[in-house]
Amino acid sequence: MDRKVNKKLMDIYFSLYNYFGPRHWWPSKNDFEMILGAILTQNVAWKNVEVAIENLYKNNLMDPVSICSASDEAIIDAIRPARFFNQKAKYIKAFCRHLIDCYDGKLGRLFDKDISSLRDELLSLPGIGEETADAIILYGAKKPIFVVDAYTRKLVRLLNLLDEPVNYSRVQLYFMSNLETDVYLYNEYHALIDAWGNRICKGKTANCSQCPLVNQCTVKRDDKIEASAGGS
DNA sequence: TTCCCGCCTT
DNA sequence: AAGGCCGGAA
Repeated sequence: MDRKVNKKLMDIYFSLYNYFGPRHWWPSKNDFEMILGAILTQNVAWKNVEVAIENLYKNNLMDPVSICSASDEAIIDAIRPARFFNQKAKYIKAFCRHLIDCYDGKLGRLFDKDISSLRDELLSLPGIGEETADAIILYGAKKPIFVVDAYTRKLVRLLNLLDEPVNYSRVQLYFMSNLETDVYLYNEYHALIDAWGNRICKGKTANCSQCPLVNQCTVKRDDKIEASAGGS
């Protein structure tokens, strides 16, 4: 019954889990906040998103009706720290408009849909691409789908798990067809990869001496790429 | 100056 | 495939 489980992927998971511990994702008070956070965090440091979310609460904009009736300027003013505020204000408004028009503003009704049609519907909305849609399905609707981000692809490359091209659907299929279908496992796995990607294996500093995956990694990067690469 | 839990349009 | 979006901490 566990035939499909790939030992290498579980070894990576436990290496990360033993190092970082449970990540308690998604960091939000409710599903609506989670969804806005997923849109706001696109290509932005999470710390900035926290400020934007706090601003939305302060201005009573953390519900679909208030967002739909608010001016673009009011939303932009609140989410400014999250970058790309002109587009993101439109995206957030469009999602709330859709939620109200189609589901009477009730997320539970949207989340009742099956994964496949829910995903298609989310992808049809502006500003929601594959990663954001899958994050909403996993961390909002609590349905089993694996979230792939830039860190996941970096991990796949450095550990040589797949040949090129390491595109979204291939990476997602690889994880989902080699892991048990489990919401908790998918939740922690993605969150752990995120912690690894933004705390350990960063752009210019690989920190291999601290990396919990150093033994599984095929590309031995130096701790200080800049300092050692072609130097002297 | 770099880098952040992307997406959309050419 | 590449550029635009575009604030803030390190």
